[in-house]
Amino acid sequence: MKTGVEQSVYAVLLLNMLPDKAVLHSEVISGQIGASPTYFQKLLRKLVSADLITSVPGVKGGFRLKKDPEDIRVYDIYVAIEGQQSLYSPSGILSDVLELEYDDRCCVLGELMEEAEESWKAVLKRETIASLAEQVESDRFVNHVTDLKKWVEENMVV
Amino acid sequence: MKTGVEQSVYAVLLLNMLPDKAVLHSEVISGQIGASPTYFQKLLRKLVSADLITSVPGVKGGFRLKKDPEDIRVYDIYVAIEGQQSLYSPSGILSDVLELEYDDRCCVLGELMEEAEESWKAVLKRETIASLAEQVESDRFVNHVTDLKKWVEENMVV
DNA sequence: ATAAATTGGATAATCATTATCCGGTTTAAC
DNA sequence: GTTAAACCGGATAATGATTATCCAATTTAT
Ligand code: SF4
Ligand code: SF4
Repeated sequence: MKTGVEQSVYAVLLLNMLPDKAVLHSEVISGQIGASPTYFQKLLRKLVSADLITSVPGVKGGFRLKKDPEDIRVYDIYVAIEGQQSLYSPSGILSDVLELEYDDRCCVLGELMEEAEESWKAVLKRETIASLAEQVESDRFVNHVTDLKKWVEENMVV
Repeated sequence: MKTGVEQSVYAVLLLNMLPDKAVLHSEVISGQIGASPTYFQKLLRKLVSADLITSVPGVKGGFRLKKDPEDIRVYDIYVAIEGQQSLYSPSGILSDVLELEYDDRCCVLGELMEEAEESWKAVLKRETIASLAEQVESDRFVNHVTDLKKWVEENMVV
């Protein structure tokens, strides 16, 4: 799992704490998350392209959630950042000497890997930003979250 | 998914076709699989360290299965090659400003990722070399497999 | 007009994986 | 015994993907 996805999820969780119409600008977020500001912009850009968040250019600009938190699955963020290329790229092995036709490239292993990957994705599809946020609030982290919300209010714009 | 694991699985599948006491030497296998010979040796070495296969040094040496194919899970091969480090490395984000204690690093996302990974591993644990081999034989690939077995008999040693 | 923010492209740094090389050890065969 | 053919293991280079930086262009509140 690449750190870019992780940071993106946290970013979206932060944006989810924003009141309506407010935005956070990228350097504030990356500062809090501890990511490289310039690279983090690229991540945000991908989230924008995937229609998960909105960007407001210009002074007092920044980023805001575009969809409802119930409609943003962790999987959506994963795809936005990494693309939908599968973890496993079937290489059609053993075809050298044996001269297989193209649809003979089963390969049994490929099917297994695909199934494993689907199973992995299923977990990421199940959880949404809303459900994650709920967990964070309900858990033993109430203090933490109120601190976070205070921080958000201090740093948001508009 | 790294190609090293894939190649290793195919290697083990090939070794599984060997009659008792026979071995294949590494260059023959890597040749058939289409892997770089020198790197492939490293892969085989890891499989040896994990006690999945045995190596016979010296002239007429080579590699042979050590365990029964029923006792080699695809997951075992994965761990042998890549180690048991998880795909996701929890980075304890957002702790900067908020000064969390160490066990406050939940993090909700980490739990989710761990669950996803477990689900992924479960599929790999379910399948063994024996069950894979069975699939290959039963499928529409009978011709292919008989060719493979012929090739194995021609290239094995002892 | 100006300052502050995002956008997008080009490019460099970093890191894990893959690949190569070489001297050392073991074993079969002559 | 000597030799040839294989594995062993450590050092090291090449590759490729991810991460990071820089800069000119565009947008917008003041
Ligand atoms: S998985 Fe299918 S195509 Fe690949 S080697 Fe086995 S039988 Fe052949
Ligand atoms: S996941 Fe837990 S530790 Fe991480 S930011 Fe959320 S509440 Fe804090």
